[in-house]
Amino acid sequence: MQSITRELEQRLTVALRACFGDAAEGVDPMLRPTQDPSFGDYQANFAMALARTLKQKPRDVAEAVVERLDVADLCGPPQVAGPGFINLTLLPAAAGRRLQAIPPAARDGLDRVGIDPTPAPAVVAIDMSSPNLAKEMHVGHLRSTIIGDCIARMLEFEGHHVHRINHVGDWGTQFGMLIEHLRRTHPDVLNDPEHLRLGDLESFYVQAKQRFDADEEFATAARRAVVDLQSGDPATLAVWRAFCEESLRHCHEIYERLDIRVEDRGESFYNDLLPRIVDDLARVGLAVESDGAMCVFLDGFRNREGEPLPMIIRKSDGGYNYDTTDLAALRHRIEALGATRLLYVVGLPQKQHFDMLFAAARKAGWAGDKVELTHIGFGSMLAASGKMFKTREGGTVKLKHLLDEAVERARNVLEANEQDPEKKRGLAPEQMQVIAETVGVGAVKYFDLSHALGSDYKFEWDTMLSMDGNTAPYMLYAYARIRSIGREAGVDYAALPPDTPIVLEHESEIRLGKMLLRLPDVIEQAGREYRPNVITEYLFELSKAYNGFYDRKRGVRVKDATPESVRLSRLRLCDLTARTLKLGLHLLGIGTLEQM
RNA sequence: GCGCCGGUAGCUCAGCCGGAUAGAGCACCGGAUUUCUAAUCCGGCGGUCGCUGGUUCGAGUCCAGCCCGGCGCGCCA
Repeated sequence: MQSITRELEQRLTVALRACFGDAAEGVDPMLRPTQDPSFGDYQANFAMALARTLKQKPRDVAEAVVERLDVADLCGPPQVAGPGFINLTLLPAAAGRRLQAIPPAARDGLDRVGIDPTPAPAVVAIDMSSPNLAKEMHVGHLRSTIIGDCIARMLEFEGHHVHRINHVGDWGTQFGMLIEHLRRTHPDVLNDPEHLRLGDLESFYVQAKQRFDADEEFATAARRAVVDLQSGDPATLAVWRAFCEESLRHCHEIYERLDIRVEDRGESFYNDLLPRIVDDLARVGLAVESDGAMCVFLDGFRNREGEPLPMIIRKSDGGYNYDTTDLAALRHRIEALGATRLLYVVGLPQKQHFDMLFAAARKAGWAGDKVELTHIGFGSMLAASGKMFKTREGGTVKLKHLLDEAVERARNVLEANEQDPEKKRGLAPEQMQVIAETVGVGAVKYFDLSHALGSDYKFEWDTMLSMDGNTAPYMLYAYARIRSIGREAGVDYAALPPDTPIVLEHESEIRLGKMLLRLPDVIEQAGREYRPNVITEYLFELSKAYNGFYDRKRGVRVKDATPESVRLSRLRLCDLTARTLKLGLHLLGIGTLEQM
C-alpha cells in the first residue's frame, strides 16, 4: 500500500513546477492531514510562504496551482480556503480501490498489510536495556527495554538489519566482592557452573556488600579478586563467568516474558580494545594527559567552573571507564558489525555523555558522515505520586514484581467480568491466564509507548488497565471483537476473495476506510522520528473509527448486511482493521488475542 | 553558575520541519441498550497553552528575558 500523501505530494510538486518553474524548485507542498473534517482530508499549506517569495497574493498562488493540479482520480475538486490553504478530499471510490488493492496476508510470517520494505536496507545497532549484572533488573530498565524493542521492530519492519545490543554491565570493582562472596557461599561453583542458581540477586548483592563493609579480611580478598579478574586469572574468571551467566538467566526470564530478544554483549567484551582506543586518540593528539588521566577535550563542553570538561578515557590509576568502553563499542559496531546507524536508547540524564561520545567519535574519524549517531533519550517513569519510583522501604522495584503485579491486576479484571453475567465469557482458567499475561504485560508496554519519549510520566495502574481510552486493553478488545465478529458471521477473513470490492458509502465506512489508508504514513513517521506514540495515537484513532462503523446507532450492519456484496465489503473492512491493529500492536511489541 | 528536559482542561497526557475555532481519555452531568462482544457509542461541562516581550500574513510550536519543577556538570556507569 503506497502512501497517499506521497502520491498527492508528487502531484502538487508537478503542479507547482508547471506554474512557477524554477521558482518552485525544492518547495515543500506542506501537505498535512486536516484537523477539521470540514476542510477535507488533507491540506497543502505552501501557498502563504511561497506567495512571499513570489510577491503575489497567497490565494492567487493557491488558485494557480489548483488550476494545474491533476488529482481527479483521487480527490474531489480541490478547494482554496482561508488565507490560501488548498483542501483535498479523498473520493470514497478511490479510497475503496486502494484498500481493495491491499494484498492478502502472507500465509506464514508477518502480515505487512501491503507495505513494502525499503529498497535501501541498513545495518542498525540499537543499544538498549543494558542492565548491570551485579543486580536484578528493576523498573529503571523498563523504558530502555520496551522502547528499544519497539524501535527495533519498526526498523526491522522497514527492512533494516537490526542488532538489539544488550550492553550489560559485567565489569568493574563491584564484581570483586560478588566473586568472593560467591566462592564462599557456593564453594562448588567451579565444579558445576552451569547449575549455579541464585534465587535473588538483589539480596545476594546486599549480603556481599554488607560483608565487604564489615569484614576486613573479606574486603581484602574481594579487592584481590578484582586484581585477579583484571589480570585474567582463569579460576577467578570462571567464577565471574558463572555469576554473569546466572545473572543473565534472570534477565532473560524477563525478556521472554516481554517477548523481547536481545544480543548480550557485556562491557567486558571490549576490554582488549581499550588500550588501542587511548593510543589511537593520543597519537592524533585528541587525547592528552591532565591531572594524571588521559582526557579528550571537546569544544563546547565546560564544567561548573567554566573550564573545559574532559572526557576521561583512562583514569589516573590506569583504569578505564565507560567513556572508553562506549568508544570501543561504538567503533566495534561500525567496524565489525558494519552498522551505519547507531542508536542509543538511554535515559535523558545521559544526554551530555552521548553528545561527547558522538563528538569524539566524529572528531576521531571513527564515525564518518554516512554514519548516523543518535541518542534516543527518554524521561523518567515516576510513581503516581510524581516522585521517583521506589518501594515503601525506599528500595528499587524489581521489574519482575512490576510485571507480576500487572498480570495479577489484569487477571482480577477478567475474573470480575466472569462474575458479571452480562460480561461472562466462560473462559477456562488456563485461557484466562494467557489473556491476563497479554493484557497485563501489554498494558505496561502500551502505557509507556503511548507517551512522548522525552517527557516523564506517572505510572498509574488504573489508567493503563482501563478498558476506556488509549490503552492496551481497549485496543486488544477492539481486535478480539473484530475477530469474534468474523467467527459469528461464519467467515474466515483470510479466505475472503482478494478481489472482493470494497465500497465506502456510509459516513462511518468512509471514515474508517480513510483511517486505514493512513497506515503507511504513520509507520513511516514513527520510524523516521523514533516516536512510538505516533503509532499508539493512530491505533486509538483507528479503533474509534471502527467502533463508530460498528456502532448500532451511527454505524452500519455487518454480519447480516444486504446485499451480499455490501456484507462482503464490510467484512473486508473488518479484516483490514484487524490486520492493521495487529500490525500496529506487533510493532509495539504487543501480541493479540482472538478472544477476551 | 553553566547546560539539558519539562510547565497545555480538576487529573493523566497528545499536539507531526509555525497553519484555519488548541485535542483525547479519566472525572462530573445528560442521552442511547429487543447486544453483530455495550469491556461500546453520542452529547454537555471544562483552557490567560507558566509570565513578559519579540519575529510574521499567522505562534502552544521559533527567538530573548524571567518564574517554577526535575536532572546533569573531572577520574561510578
